Amino acid sequence: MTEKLITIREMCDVYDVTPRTLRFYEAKELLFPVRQGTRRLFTKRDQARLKLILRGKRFGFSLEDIRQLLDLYDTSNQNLPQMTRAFELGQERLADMVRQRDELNEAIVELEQQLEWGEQLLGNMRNPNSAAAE
Amino acid sequence: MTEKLITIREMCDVYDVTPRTLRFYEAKELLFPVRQGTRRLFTKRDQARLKLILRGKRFGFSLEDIRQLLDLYDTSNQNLPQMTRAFELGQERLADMVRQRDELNEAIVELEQQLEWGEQLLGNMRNPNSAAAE
DNA sequence: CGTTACGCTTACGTCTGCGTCAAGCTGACT
DNA sequence: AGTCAGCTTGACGCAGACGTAAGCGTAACG
Repeated sequence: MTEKLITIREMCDVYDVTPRTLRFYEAKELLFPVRQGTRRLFTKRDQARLKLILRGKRFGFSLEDIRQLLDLYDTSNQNLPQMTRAFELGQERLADMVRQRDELNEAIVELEQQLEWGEQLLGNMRNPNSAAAE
Repeated sequence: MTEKLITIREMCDVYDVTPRTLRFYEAKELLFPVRQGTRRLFTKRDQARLKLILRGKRFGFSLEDIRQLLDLYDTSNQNLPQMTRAFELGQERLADMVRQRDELNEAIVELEQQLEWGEQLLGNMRNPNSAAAE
């Protein structure tokens, strides 16, 4: 069962990143492409990891944070204390994410209100013939 | 009605930032402390702005983005084209935040599932006398 | 009145997350 | 064989967001 390996170019096209980015992630040990000669070939595992990396980034996690989290998703990890640590890390992240979501919801409501207010204000400024301040 | 002004140290203690950070924000025109001699004194307005700055940062917005947005919350702004611009910017940010929240919700669900899975796995690893793999 | 504490400015240092050459190697056409 | 695209490894560059150290002013305390 020969696994499906894809080139760096294909990776870039599919996930909309640059080669530099992929090499950088490899250097930081976030990805582990195999080699055919000197050239990189990315496995399914790399692709799954890249998806998680990109998502993590959107949430503002650092690459180093993400690297640690990735171990959690990694089935190949059979070491108990390490697994436990990753599990704890995951729980912390989860808590972070929940907190962030809640805060985000608050901020969204506030911003919506501000925008509504601002819209009215703009309306009055552009056309001052309303039932405005006496 | 003398407004309550607080020193840089008090600001730091209350909002858990360094003096360097506050000076930096002033240099970037995000805060406008008044001076007593050479020393900075922060107004209520500065404090409100700082709260928004810190929150914006937690959502991954740049200081420059935040600076623009702050005008929206700022009553003192009476300039029509500037207000309009700030309003548009606010709408974009709002869309960003909504998207971010939705994605975050997805990720939370996934991470919860992963953690559940991981918890079971850890249980089995620690105590292998279950109805596990034959 | 000395010293300790805090604040100010100026300026260079650092870390992250890549961008951007430079220089060389390969493999595939032609 | 030539050459051209595409890959490789360095190595340096850069913007954002501060950290940190140097050198100075000042205010309060014992």
